[in-house]
Amino acid sequence: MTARTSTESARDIPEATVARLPVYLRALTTLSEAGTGTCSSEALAAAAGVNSAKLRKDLSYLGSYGTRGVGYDVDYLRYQIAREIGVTQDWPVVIVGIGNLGHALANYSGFRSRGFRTVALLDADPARHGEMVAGIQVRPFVDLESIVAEHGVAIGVIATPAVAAQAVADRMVACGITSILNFAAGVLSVPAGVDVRKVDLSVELQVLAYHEQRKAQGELA
Amino acid sequence: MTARTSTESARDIPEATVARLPVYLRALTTLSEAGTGTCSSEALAAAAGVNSAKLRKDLSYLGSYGTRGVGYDVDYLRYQIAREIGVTQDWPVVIVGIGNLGHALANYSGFRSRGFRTVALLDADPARHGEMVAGIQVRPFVDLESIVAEHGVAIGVIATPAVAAQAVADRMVACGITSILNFAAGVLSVPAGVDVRKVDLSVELQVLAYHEQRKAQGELA
DNA sequence: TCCGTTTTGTTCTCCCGTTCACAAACTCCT
DNA sequence: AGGAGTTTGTGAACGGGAGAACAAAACGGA
Repeated sequence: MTARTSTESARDIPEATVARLPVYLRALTTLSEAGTGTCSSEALAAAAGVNSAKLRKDLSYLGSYGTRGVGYDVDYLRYQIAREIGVTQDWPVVIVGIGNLGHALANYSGFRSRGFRTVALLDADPARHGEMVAGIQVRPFVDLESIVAEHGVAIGVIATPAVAAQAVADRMVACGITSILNFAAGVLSVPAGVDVRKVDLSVELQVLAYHEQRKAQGELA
Repeated sequence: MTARTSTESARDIPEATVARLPVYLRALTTLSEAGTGTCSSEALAAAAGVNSAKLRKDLSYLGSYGTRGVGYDVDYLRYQIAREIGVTQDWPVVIVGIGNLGHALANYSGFRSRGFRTVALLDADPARHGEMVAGIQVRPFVDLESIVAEHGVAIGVIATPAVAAQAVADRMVACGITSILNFAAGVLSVPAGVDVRKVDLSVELQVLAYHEQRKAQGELA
């Protein structure tokens, strides 16, 4: 509203909004593929599973990309969100730990289709080296540094057992990786400036169990 | 919805706290295995990666299980949290969609060790039926109803492609499942009273990409 | 017993995120 | 051209969670 230079991306997008932008992006992609040219905040909010007021406020952090009385141009908004998130560019990614989960991640098509390119699969176990997974050869973990340097990797994925996770993270940070997606149990300690996001499968189930237990308790009342 | 009667367990634990209890539980287990008998909120908070004041407030929702001037008895607190979450009991779980991710989930030891027992692996693809995964035979999806009835399953995991997810969820709900962990992309629509938690791998990477992009922009300023 | 030390449980304040509600802005129809 | 109908963008109220700070409680030593 005040000083807002058009080139300046000094917009401070709230973290909660950032986490929803990918959801909107996916909903817009679905709409676009269905041939929808324009959509209202109400329709998009329904497709994304959120409140329409929240959606509009989220989008307002990016700019005014809608038209009052009309709605949003699906493809235009999709591009704007993609640009804001950064998925218009190509992100090389390294996956460390090629067990069951590493296999699944390497084969997950949702990464590549969103601008994430797996440039290497690494594992400390020599028995795995050379194995082909998703068209990529599994290489020794010690190759990390050269791979990061060669491809300019900024994002690393940890899919190792919990005991190895911290050591892997330390090495990643030392090699210059500044964003880590961690699937291993436990807390990772990294220096400031490095982002870590954690996905903990058993935590999710335990939260469900808590609510399930409460439902059961309520029934026998 | 049904009125929440006065017999409710009095404690209305905030959702944010519920999500952290499993983390504390894991930290306590680690401490216990290391032979630690007692720990302060400071120490436990460090192990769990949270602020100590937040930890104490979280625990205070469960009751007063600590001793001032001393700290918490590791095993006692561990049991209390486990009981509160509900992981002292056995939770039968069904996994639907035995692709790469389904394989990984079926083999994930973190489930079983926390009270979750995979009672069935289901897939719609007849080519997969009979295959043994993690010691369990893959069965047809249509067996869902009988399995849920037989084992009293309340929790279902969806690891199918996005297009099938809603149909699977509908069927799960129809069979009596009231908690769903969804790994498929897109929004699930379920009736009130059914809990859904969603894990979206590509969303996590996109959030990292956003921050990564901002770091890069800042550097060239 | 009494005092100093340690650590919990809790209160208070601040901040972030959600939601409501409405004016502004645009389209369409007459 | 003008009014009716839509839909966005945003100001404001509201609720919940995070963290600082402190009083209460327990222990240990003299």
